[in-house]
Amino acid sequence: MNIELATTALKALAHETRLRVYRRLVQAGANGLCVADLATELGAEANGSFSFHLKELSNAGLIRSRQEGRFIYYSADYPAMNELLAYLTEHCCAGQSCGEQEHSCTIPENP
Amino acid sequence: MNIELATTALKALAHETRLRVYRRLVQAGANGLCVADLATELGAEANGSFSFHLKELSNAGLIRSRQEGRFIYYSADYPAMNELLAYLTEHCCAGQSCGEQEHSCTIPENP
DNA sequence: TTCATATTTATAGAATAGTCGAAATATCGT
DNA sequence: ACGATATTTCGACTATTCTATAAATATGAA
Repeated sequence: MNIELATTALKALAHETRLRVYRRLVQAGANGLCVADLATELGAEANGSFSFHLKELSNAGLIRSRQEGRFIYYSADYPAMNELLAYLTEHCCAGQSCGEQEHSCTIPENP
Repeated sequence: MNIELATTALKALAHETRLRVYRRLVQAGANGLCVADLATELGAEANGSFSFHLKELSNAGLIRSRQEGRFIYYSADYPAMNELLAYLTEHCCAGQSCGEQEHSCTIPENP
């Protein structure tokens, strides 16, 4: 992680729709959700704008996609967020260790 | 912390200059740094653009300023970043506790 | 008070991001 | 192959953010 990757990831998360999408995908676990379900759950429409936001998150490496039949499933890339948090925390702690205070994200069990 | 505050903070951090500024202020501790020193250390100029970025971080509640003589000192608002990290971690961990894995930011001793 | 330093504010222009609607691609079911 | 569904891509447009420059404000020093 470097400052360029960090700003890219932060930019991707710095939009309400995308932050909601990301959060929902994190909660969804490794399977993720297909676009239509994702949009429905967030009260959004699966249109070009929604697709644009998915691409932003995807380009930032925060989410991944896989085709499954007619549907495209998106899922959170947990390590990416962990790296971002680590980067922010590192600087947040002024180069000192936070002691026990690490963070990391667990992948929820498949529902 | 809610999604609106979170996106505001993320937007503020989602720019290389501002992320550098923020990081440097975190490292500087409670005293902070005055604008000219901050700019010099980052290889930037203390001009209107730099001031704009300081205002963005300030509006997002991530940094504070105080006047001291002719100089204006900026310093990191540690609790604000802790709240943001807590918010991200919470969602990152899909509503489950991270166990021991908390994070928080310590204010470095005054240099 | 007048001048110099430190920083912000204002205004306009340039660059980037976001939205909208239509057309394109991919896959499935018939 | 054809039609329906799911999603992306494209092009034009709008909105937001960033930069540059100059003028304004604040403080301290002479």
